[in-house]
Amino acid sequence: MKKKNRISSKDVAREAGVSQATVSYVLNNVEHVKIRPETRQAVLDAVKKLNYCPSHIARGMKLNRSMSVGVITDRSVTNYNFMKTLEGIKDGLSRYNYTINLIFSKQEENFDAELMDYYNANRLDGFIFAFAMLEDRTHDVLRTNGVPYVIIDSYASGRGGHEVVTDHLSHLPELFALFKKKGAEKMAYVGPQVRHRADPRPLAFKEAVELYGQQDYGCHFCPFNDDQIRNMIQNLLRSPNRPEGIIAGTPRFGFHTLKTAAELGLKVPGDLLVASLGTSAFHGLCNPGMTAVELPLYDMGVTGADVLVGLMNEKHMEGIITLPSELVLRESL
Amino acid sequence: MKKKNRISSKDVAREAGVSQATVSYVLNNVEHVKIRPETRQAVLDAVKKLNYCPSHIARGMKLNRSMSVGVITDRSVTNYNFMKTLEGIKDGLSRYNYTINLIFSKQEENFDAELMDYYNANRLDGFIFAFAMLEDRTHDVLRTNGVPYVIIDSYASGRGGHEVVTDHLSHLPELFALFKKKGAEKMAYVGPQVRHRADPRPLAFKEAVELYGQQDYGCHFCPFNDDQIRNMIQNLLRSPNRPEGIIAGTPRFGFHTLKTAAELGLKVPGDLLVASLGTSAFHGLCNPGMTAVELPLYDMGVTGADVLVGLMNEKHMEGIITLPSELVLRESL
DNA sequence: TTGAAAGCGCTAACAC
DNA sequence: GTGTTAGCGCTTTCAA
Repeated sequence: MKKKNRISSKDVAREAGVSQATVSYVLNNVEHVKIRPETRQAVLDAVKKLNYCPSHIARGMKLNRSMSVGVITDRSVTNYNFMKTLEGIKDGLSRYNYTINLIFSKQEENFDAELMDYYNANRLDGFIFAFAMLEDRTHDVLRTNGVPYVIIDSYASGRGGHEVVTDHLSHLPELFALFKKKGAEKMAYVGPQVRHRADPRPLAFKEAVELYGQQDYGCHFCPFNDDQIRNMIQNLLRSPNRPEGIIAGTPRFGFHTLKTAAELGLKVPGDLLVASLGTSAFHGLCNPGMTAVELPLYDMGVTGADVLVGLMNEKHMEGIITLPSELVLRESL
Repeated sequence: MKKKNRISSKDVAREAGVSQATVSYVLNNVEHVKIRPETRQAVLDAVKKLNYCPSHIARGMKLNRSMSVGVITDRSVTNYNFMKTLEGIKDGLSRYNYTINLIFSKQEENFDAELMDYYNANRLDGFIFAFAMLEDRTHDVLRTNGVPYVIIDSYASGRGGHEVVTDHLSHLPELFALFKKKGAEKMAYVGPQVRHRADPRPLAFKEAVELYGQQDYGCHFCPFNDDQIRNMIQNLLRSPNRPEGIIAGTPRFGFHTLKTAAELGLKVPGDLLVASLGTSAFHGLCNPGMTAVELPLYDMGVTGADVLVGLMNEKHMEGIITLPSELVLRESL
């Protein structure tokens, strides 16, 4: 199983009886260089005959661009948000012949340094951060080094830079109206603890609930850990003053609500109504199906790719792009 | 935002007052070249001072290896099996300083040709196929061209080549014993239609069920489509002779079983016992929790990477490596 | 122990 | 219209 010698443009040139430059001109359709049709054809024939396949590597080296970008998240790769977005990014990039040079790195100690090393070592052309919580200093490093990058997340970080986000929180009033219509008076929010920056979900919940004139509500937070989530929700549902409607800040909180309710003998949607913020592959599969405000993850990926490509080509790009979410009704509400 | 000129080994050489060759010797720890300690130190200092970061690209070009491999699946990227495995592949490869040059391509028309083009264009060093159904001719193309590759899947294809698989079907007898112990006499299998090759699941089910002396069982297949799955399972559970225990060929079939049972007023695990083959992020989150034979997906990825690296270094590698699955008990059985 | 120089495969400025 | 040539950043043979 020895290494084959791969065909180079020199081979094609020899075969076609032209120079290497001509091969390059033909294959790249260079604007201001006119090639005689028969020469062009000779090159094309040679390419086909030899089954020539230009080396991206060499090309990238010459042009000082690799046509590949890094994608980064601080979650598990198996996180649904990330995977779905990645799919969009991939499709978006491939339209411009860009490639993903995947990284899924947790935020390590010297993350910024590693980021730049990776960027340099692989001659990346840019970065997409999908559901990664960026520190201020990371922004600084990227900007200082003139690295094109785009952030994809649920909501804007407000730190400048280019971001693709969604308007899912604007569906809260609509969601509340639905809860009310279905008879839930006492509402509660359960969701993850705020992490690095102001999480707009609790505030949005408060505003929405007050808009509907309810005073008797609660916002409950806990770390993103199954046991603690279960615990918190059990306490909530066992309390004498338990809510009739629950909005979960993430799908996982929603699933735990469903599961806990069943264990306590509460019927959903009979005794309790539930809706969740965010997208999951399981919303239609769980029992009962989960009503949710779903994020346009795939589109966010595609759009992120578009923006990054624009940036890499030194075009001016809009700072924050907001894509519409959608309230999807299922059995839980 | 103009392109910075990146530091090259030439810059380091100049800074350290040595030649470019010496920089290379030092950084690569070349065996049979002795460098004076002070020279070495000078180089190292210059590297640190300039924050030099060698170009993988240029190195790959010179060595005719890119230190990167392609990873391929025929599923959606958002497939849990694939992503979890990918995580393992990534970690495995990075131990050898290999990089993933991700592709997730559906089996298109001229898949083989594209595969080789991609291989050549990006100077890949090898391929890993994770949950991709390979045609015979793809095997042929890869072998003819001397491309190192490894297949990761649930069960061996039996087509030769190097494969990393798991023994999950060997847990069926154990699973049946459990069903019997919990009181399920009538068993049934529900799962996806066989696709490109012999799916060992139905046969393994039959053998296992017969081992336990039950004659009255059924194997039910349908396309991997939510509506059809629901339909099939509804019919099964409504039949007068309905099974008391169901083994689902994939997690999705398991979730639909749970959901359908609930809708028909059947209690799990009271009226019906359920277990599924395969891994999912929702097994612990669904209601009730799903007992399942879980695949060592991450480890399969790591092992696949190990095998491929061996192959790329022209070592002899074992043909088929089987990793142990694990029966994880939850509430559904 | 170190350096000079060639060359991996490509592109592009310039020459003809 | 097409060819010559230099050079992207690296490794490695050969010479010193």
